[in-house]
Amino acid sequence: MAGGPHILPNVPRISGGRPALPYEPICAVFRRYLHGQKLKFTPERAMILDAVLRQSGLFEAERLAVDLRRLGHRVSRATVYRTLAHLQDAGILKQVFFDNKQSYYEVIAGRQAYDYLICVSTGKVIEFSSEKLRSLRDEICRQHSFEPLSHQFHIFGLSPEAKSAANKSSGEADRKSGG
Amino acid sequence: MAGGPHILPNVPRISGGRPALPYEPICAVFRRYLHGQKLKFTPERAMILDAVLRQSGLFEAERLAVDLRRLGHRVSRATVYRTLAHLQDAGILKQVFFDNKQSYYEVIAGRQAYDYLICVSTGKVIEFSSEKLRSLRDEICRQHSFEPLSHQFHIFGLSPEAKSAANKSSGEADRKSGG
DNA sequence: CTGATTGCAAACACTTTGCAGCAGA
DNA sequence: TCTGCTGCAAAGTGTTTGCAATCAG
Repeated sequence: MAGGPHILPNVPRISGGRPALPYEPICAVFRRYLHGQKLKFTPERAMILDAVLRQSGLFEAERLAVDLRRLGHRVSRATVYRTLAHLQDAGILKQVFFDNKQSYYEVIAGRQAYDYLICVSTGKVIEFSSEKLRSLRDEICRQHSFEPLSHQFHIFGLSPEAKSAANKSSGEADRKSGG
Repeated sequence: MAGGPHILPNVPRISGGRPALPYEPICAVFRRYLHGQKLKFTPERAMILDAVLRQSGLFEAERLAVDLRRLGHRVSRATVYRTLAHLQDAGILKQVFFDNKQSYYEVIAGRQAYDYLICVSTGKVIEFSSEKLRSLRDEICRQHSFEPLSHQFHIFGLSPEAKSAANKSSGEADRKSGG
């Protein structure tokens, strides 16, 4: 994907993988996906999925590695990354990009993906979900004969707390954080 | 988000830097910014800004380095990155994230930033601009008492060309992958 | 049994940084 | 002159990959 036209990797379907059953356990979804791809359900994959499902909100690959180790599981980083990719293909995870340091992940199986307000001052991330946004997305796509598979909407700015903090210390370190 | 708040870098103001004059040349904007920050306007910075302004649409740092070399200018990669950061601070550029490989940049000085439709099949990027989207963004921010500075909206999916290509070769590809 | 999977470590690619000499203002 | 700037090369970091041993189905 580097170099020429960069083809994007595993982008999940807009509402997660087809939900065969209304409340099918996510683990079953994953096993079904693996089976369909002639891939194997290994203990490592089970552990990683488990750790993934324990996360609340966005998380990074490194966080998973740490959590797994804390649970006494030894899984290599390579396997974490490889499994993360499968989980995306299976429609269970969505990869989120909002800085050039690393990727973030979000569980989307069986629900709408979130969008985010990101405070550039504190780094705080606020989730939100907007039906209007999804309609607008579809409208825009229709205008371009484009078939949407997923989207990312990130709003960067100042959270309420950051604003009041900024007021108190009255413009001194404003640019500092930017570099 | 986990692991220490990651403070986001130079995020431009929502409509670019304050436009002192209606059609002030971008170079002048940059010089004014540099002067204000007690920074210097060097030949390297001038060349980089020039190369930046020649770009159409999104571009990567590497592309700039190549273009500069092709124009017979010798500018180190380090200086390119350092200048790119200043151009963001000056409200001339916006950094765009849509993969975990590298950053992309877009000129926003004096105009609305674009949003993008990204074809996951061909890698093609289609720009669009939506006033409705900006209104919705502001509405969402109001609901959260959040002050927006900039946003990124990326829609991943299939471009019209990719869809027709998929249709043509659909039969064989489907059978190939084993259903 | 056989092909997929794992861990490891090396490889990778983009980006950042320390430093010594250079040069705007 | 006095800072800030540049190029270079090395360092940094998240992620990917080659390979031999191992394991799921």
